[in-house]
Amino acid sequence: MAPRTAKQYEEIKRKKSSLIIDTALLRFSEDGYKSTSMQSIAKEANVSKGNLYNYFESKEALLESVLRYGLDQFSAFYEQISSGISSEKKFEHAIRSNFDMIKSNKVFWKLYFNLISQPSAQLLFTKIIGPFLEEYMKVFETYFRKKGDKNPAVTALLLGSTMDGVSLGYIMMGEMYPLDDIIDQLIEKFK
Amino acid sequence: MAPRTAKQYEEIKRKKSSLIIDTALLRFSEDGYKSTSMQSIAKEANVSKGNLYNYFESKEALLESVLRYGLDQFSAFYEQISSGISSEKKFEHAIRSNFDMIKSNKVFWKLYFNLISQPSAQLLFTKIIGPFLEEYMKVFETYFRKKGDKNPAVTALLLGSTMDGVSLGYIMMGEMYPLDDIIDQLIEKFK
Amino acid sequence: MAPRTAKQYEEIKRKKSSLIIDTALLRFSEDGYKSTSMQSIAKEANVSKGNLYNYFESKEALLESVLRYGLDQFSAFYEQISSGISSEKKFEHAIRSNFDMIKSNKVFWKLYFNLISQPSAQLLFTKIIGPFLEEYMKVFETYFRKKGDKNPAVTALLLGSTMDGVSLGYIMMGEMYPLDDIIDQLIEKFK
Amino acid sequence: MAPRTAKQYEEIKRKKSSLIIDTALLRFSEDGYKSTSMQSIAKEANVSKGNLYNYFESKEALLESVLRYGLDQFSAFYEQISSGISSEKKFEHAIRSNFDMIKSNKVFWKLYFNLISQPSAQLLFTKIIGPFLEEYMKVFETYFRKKGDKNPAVTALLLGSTMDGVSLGYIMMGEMYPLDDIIDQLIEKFK
DNA sequence: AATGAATGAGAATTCATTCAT
DNA sequence: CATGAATGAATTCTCATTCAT
Repeated sequence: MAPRTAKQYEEIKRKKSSLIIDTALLRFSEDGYKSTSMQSIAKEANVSKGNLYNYFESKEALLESVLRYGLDQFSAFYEQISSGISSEKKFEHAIRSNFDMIKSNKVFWKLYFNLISQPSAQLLFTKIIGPFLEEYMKVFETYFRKKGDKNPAVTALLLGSTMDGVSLGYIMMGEMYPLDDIIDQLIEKFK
Repeated sequence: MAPRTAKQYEEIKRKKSSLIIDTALLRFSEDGYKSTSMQSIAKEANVSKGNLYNYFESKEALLESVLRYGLDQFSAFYEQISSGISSEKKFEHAIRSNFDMIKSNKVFWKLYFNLISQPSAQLLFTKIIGPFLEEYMKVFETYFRKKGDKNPAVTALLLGSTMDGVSLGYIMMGEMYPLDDIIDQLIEKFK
Repeated sequence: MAPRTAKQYEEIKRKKSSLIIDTALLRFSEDGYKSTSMQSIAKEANVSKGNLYNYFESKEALLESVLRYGLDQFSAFYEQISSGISSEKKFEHAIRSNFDMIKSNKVFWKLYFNLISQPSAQLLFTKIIGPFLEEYMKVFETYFRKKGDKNPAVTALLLGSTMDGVSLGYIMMGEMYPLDDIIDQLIEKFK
Repeated sequence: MAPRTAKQYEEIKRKKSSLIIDTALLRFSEDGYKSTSMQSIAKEANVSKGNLYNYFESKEALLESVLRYGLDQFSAFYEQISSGISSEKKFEHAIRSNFDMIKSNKVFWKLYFNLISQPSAQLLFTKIIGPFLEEYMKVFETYFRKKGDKNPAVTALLLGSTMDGVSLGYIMMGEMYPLDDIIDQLIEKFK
């Protein structure tokens, strides 16, 4: 019989790869990277342990893929504001969009906070997500400078930290955290 | 030689216990809870592996002790403000004291952020530290209410989250993080 | 297009089979039989893993083919002397030819020494190469007997062992081994 | 209860360590290094897999210990002749001693030939045994030079190779190999 | 004949914990 | 209370081989 076409194989790879990444994201996020075994991911994704390694050559490589995948979201969001924030309205929108993004992908951001202080993953982390955050902060710095802030870099960093803290609270406490009210006040304080 | 008195034994035990806790805190904090082996703690604390288990019946119990020990600090700090914050000056002082505490015990707070999203440790975590934080926030809520804030609970939560975010940034970035400037602005925004 | 004739197919199969054997010989020789994966052979021979198994039904069968293929060389060489060695000149020529053969196919002889003490492959080994060696030694035995040697079987065996040892040295040490000088002395001692 | 004394522990370590090395030597020798699993060594030595790693931190480290242990023998033998070979009688004795050593520890020398062409172990090999062999050859070189040999280095190398080949034959063929007769002839040819 | 995804049985190694002394 | 050897389950990863197409 004829072998599958290259396209068919690609399709298989793409789909299963996605499935594995989704599953891994979920498990890493819920159980923590270190505590998640490749076995458990395989099982949950209905893939044999061996086959997992046909897709990702190590646990670390799988994590990297998971992070890159999550980053794409972030990236899409960043596009919207990378051209600069030119008004209070735009600022407000940027902040709200940011949290929308977090709301719509809590799993990924839980992983983010899970990893942020894990030395084992820190390298990966700074390699993939770090650079993005920096650029992101620059946009806000510019906004604050235009507004006449005397120390826009610090303000941007404070804003960033605040958003980190709020996100962390929301991720950890779940629906008990009054995210929308918090966002309103946050905007009020920084706009 | 005269046999040691019961008190002396007590003393020895207390000291060794302390030493183990200190060592564990350091290792958990630097390497992560999951990645730290009992072996490595024993070695660094100059205690035999078997003896470790005379002091703490399991790795988890050791972690619990480490957290309780760290909490004592927090507790001491909380005493200062538990009676209420009655002026802007007091508020500023409270905030600064809080960060002083963090500065003076970065190791513990690194562990705090390391654990906060580790499900394996989350139960422990909420059991020991959670209740404290809640009371802590209440004090700020009262302060904001007195100041006429329309939504003091939310403001207190935002403040708490901001402090979390700032602490996280400081812990992660180390001396690159302009903590003092950040604190100044934070106080300005919330006082 | 006209369908290929049976002969053409035959030809293709033969060529690919040859290619696989060459590749396997190289890999087995360089990396060791146990340490060489079927995967790596497939990749280097530009053959799919599955297809490999259309040509050779197992790794062991592939090794067997590799050995048989190498033996053909040996066999051709043996032809030259199988009719007997009738003079010192012929003896010298036989020895030199033997080492020429080894020089011209170091890869195979490296594999030979790699396998000679691997139990996993020993059966195969003795099955395929053993019988040849025996006959080979007989020719020398006859030569030594004719020369009046009192213990020609032992001398032949000593010669064989010496040639093994020299080959081993040459294979292992590469160009640092003064093979030609060694051969001269060897001939001197045995002729 | 009082803990075991340091001496007791040392004794345990020494004995078990020896047992493991002996077992590993046997298994490596019979089955080949690559094909021997740590599991199988543990089982045969009546040691748990985990405990194996209390004694040797990796399979490679275990191999290294096995080799060093075997080298001690070689070393003891080398002592005898390191001061130089001053007569044909001494030469003969040196050769015979060498083969006595091999006879009395066939298992080790089987491993030697097993490893000699395994790339995975080659580094280890050259690190531990290589330097010894070189010195060993020097002694013979000196002997041949004194005897007026025009190319003593080559002769020594040929002798070494011959001894390698003879040893290999003996190790591989076992009692079918007429070792004693071979040695007699070997001495005759080189003395 | 050809493809490469899938399987599953190990392999080496780690580690919390227990045990004998 | 102290010691460190011993255990065994779990973990990551490899690889010959099979399968569906």
